[in-house]
Amino acid sequence: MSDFFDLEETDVAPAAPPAAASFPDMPFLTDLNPEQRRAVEQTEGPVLVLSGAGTGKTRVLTTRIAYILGTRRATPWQVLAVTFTNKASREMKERLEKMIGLPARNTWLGTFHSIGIRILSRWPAEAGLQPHFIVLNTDDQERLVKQILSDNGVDIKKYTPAVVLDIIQRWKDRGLEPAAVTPAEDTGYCDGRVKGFYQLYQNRLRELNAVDFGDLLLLPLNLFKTHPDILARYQEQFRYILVDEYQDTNVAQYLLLRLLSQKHRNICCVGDDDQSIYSWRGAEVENILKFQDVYPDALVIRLERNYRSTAHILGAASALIANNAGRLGKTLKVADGRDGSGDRVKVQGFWNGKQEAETVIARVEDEQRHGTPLSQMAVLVRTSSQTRAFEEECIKAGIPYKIIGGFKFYEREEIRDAVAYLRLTLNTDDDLAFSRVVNKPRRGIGDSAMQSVAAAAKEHHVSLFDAIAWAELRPSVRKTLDAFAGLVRTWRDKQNMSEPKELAQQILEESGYINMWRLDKSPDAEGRIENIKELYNVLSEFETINDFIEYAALVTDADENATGDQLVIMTLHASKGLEFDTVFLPGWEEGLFPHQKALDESGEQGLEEERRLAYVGLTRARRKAFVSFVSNRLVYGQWQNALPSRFVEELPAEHIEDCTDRQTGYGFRAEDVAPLMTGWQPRSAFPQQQNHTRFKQSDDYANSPFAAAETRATAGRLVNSLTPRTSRSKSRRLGKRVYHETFGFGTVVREEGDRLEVHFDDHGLKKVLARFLSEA
DNA sequence: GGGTTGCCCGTTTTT
DNA sequence: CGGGCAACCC
Repeated sequence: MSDFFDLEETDVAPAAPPAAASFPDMPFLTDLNPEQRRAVEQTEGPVLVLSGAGTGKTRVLTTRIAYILGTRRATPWQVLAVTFTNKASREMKERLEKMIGLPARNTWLGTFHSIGIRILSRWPAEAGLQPHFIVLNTDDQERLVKQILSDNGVDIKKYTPAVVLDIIQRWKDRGLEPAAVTPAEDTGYCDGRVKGFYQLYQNRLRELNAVDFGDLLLLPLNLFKTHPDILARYQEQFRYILVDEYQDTNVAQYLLLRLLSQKHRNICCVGDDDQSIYSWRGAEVENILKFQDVYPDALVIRLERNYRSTAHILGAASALIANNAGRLGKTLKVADGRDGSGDRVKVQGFWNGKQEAETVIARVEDEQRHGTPLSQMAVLVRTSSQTRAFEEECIKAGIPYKIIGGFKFYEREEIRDAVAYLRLTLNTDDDLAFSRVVNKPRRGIGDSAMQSVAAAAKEHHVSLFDAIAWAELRPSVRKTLDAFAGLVRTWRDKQNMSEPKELAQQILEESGYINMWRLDKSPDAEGRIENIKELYNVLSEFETINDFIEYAALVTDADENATGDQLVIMTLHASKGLEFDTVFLPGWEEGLFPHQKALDESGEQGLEEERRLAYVGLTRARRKAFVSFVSNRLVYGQWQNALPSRFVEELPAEHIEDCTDRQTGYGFRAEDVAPLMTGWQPRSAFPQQQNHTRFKQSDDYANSPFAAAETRATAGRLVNSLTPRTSRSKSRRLGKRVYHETFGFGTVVREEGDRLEVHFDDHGLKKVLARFLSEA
């Protein structure tokens, strides 16, 4: 499952692999097109492969590794291949093993972060860590920052831990230690105190012997800076370096790669500037754009033959992305020998999100009837909150589905708790884990008890766990804590004797944790127990708990594979690198996609990144793509009306088919609008773009989704001006006839906020909440 | 110490 | 609409 996590001793080069079939007998080379082949065979020197969507970049990367190994240019141990997701590296490893017919065991193939762990685990002391440091998850990080802010008298309502943490992360992404942050860069938030908090945060991490995601890159960088000898051995070791998704590397990753590749200079980066969608996480498209500046002798290869999508899908996607400025410029072509242009991209507007979801799922069923497996279809959304509507429709229709992203398995409360128990068992000095579980289930350990334990810990310079012995405690609390500590010790002593799964079961039983949920009568308790059982299953695939903990710190749901025939529902971000026969792209509305926040915070650049996201979405589709938007969407429990995304308009007419049902589907229905329409003159709701001939002034226009949009937009404004925005408005409900589930019909006689006083016909005067009433 | 209530908040994307 | 949190009560 994660064999690149078994951190083997790396000092000794393993023996060379048994002779593979020697080139040119390697059959896989002949499957490549000339550009791909060039990218594989140019093993020496820096190579930049600009690889459009669906042009076979994974194939190039894996073949290149196989070629390097097969021609005995290097042993597996001397090849470093980095990817962004565990899934990508797993896939690459599998494909590689298929090609070379050998386990790719000794290659350094993994995510940047797993490579970081591997290096730090090898040199903990030199990197300023102790062995068996822990990797914090987002939750832990936020907790720490919050504590630091509170300790320093910051109003965390005004300056949120999440934002502070985000600023710190961005600095880390750029390879900046606290000392390297200039005051000028620390003006944006919290009166220039964030740099100080960053330092405190780092101190705290070291105290806890913990690292965060950013440290997995930052600490190796520092290690190499302070220990040139260590750097030198890695530089020597890595004869060939390959990088996937290069457009998404941040500065720290760039610096690492540059350092590591200095000796042999055989670095091959594969990426697509049009698919750069992680700038908010510190990714620098600049890295790809300036590759040739850093390596003037670089060979640049463009892969433009698309083997994935139909001509219409490619045409639509290409036209869309052409609206972005500052691209390196690639033109995707349908690869030779592929027939027909396929279906046009279907575009459809709906009245609301429910209709949209219903129709999408109906289309899913239809496709399924025509032989497309569910697993070959995907619903790709902009924000995870959009998944719910589709989930509900799937349940109604009885369609098996899998939601990726959103609530992550390892971020669920019960999983984090369970993992904390395991962490504590493994390492009783893990204060974070200790605090998390010491009173879960409730053992009567409250704030005051924890305070005295913390004080004792500080005084005696020991962990919270060890401080129990020193702390001054009330007898009952002392008894409880001693018993708890005793339990943890028994688990700790067993850790090497039992299987991870068995030990976990024992821990969660004996601690009373599972029982806590068994006794919990809330509706989701059962699901939580199921999740814990699922955790047992995952555990059974690991040899040691430690392996699992390291794995759990880095995985995300996006790494999971869909099992069986399930419809996949996920965010556009999570879909990068995947492909499906049929792709549904709902929610193409201004404000949602492009997302308002992206526009507000990053302006034109934000818009372009959103557009790249749209491009990524479209290019996931092999045969069919279905774009939709609605005029009314429920956001934060409130109905808001919306305009079609500008991206809809950027899809050229010749590649789309408008499926909007204007009788019932999109915009305001005629009978709703008619009374409001007096004197209304159509005006374009969209700035016309020069290079778009579509729908403009032609007869098509009246039937286009945009004509409907204009109607709706204008009518929407009118309606809004006439209808109170929320049900909060006074006077409107007084005297209204209402219906209540329990009390039947009645009349509103008084209102205070959401609480209404209603005189019910059969039950007299009652106070009820507005939401339990409907208009009679 | 623990449970409940009520308020206020925000709400993109994730290794 | 839901989560998080502070204030309040048992």
